Amino acid sequence: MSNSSLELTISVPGFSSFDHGVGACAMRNIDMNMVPSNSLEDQDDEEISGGGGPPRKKLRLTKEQSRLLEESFRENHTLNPKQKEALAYQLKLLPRQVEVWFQNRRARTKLKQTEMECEYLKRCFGSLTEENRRLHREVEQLRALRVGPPTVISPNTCQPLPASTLTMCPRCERVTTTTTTTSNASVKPSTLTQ
DNA sequence: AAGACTCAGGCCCTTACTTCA
DNA sequence: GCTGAAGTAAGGGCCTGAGTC
Repeated sequence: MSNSSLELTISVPGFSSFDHGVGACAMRNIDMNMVPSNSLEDQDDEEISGGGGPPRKKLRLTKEQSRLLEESFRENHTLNPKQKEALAYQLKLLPRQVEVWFQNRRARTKLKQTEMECEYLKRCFGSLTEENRRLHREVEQLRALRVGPPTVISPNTCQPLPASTLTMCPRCERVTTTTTTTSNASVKPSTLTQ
């Protein structure tokens, strides 16, 4: 970014548009859709600036303009009014056009970032699904290895509990006791045997 | 000090146009 | 040459923070 143009600009609060003829805007006579003559490609810009504009004609930025805008965007994703004015002057564009370009550029950046995050989450989902499948298989294999119902020793009587009082916790898939008559019978991992 | 109002700037959604396959 | 998709400049609405009264 050249700061020499900064010295030429006057920031006038409240005059964000071009048609006031004050400050830096007075130095330029820029048409809305004027494309500098050094454009490298598509130059069918007759009647672009025609005043009786029925449908709006779309401006295409030149490669050089795009390059400078990108360069500026790399330094700052937002511009203050002075920077905007200076850049607009340098590019022979309106401050509004620079502003719009930055707005759209920020939106594109955000969109790209969102797409990347989406891809990342998809990959995460895929690997987690695979891990989940693997763990389920492992659980099935471990279940298949069981020879009989687990024997649980009551902490009170030190006698084996009847198998009918045992249930499988659906959440953690651990064996618990149902509270029937022996209400204070709890299962400690150490007392659970296969 | 608090609330109403205004204004500028940003974001989002959309439209209109261009380019390209 | 026609067409649909993708890219993008620009319009308009809404929100928010700062300044003023």
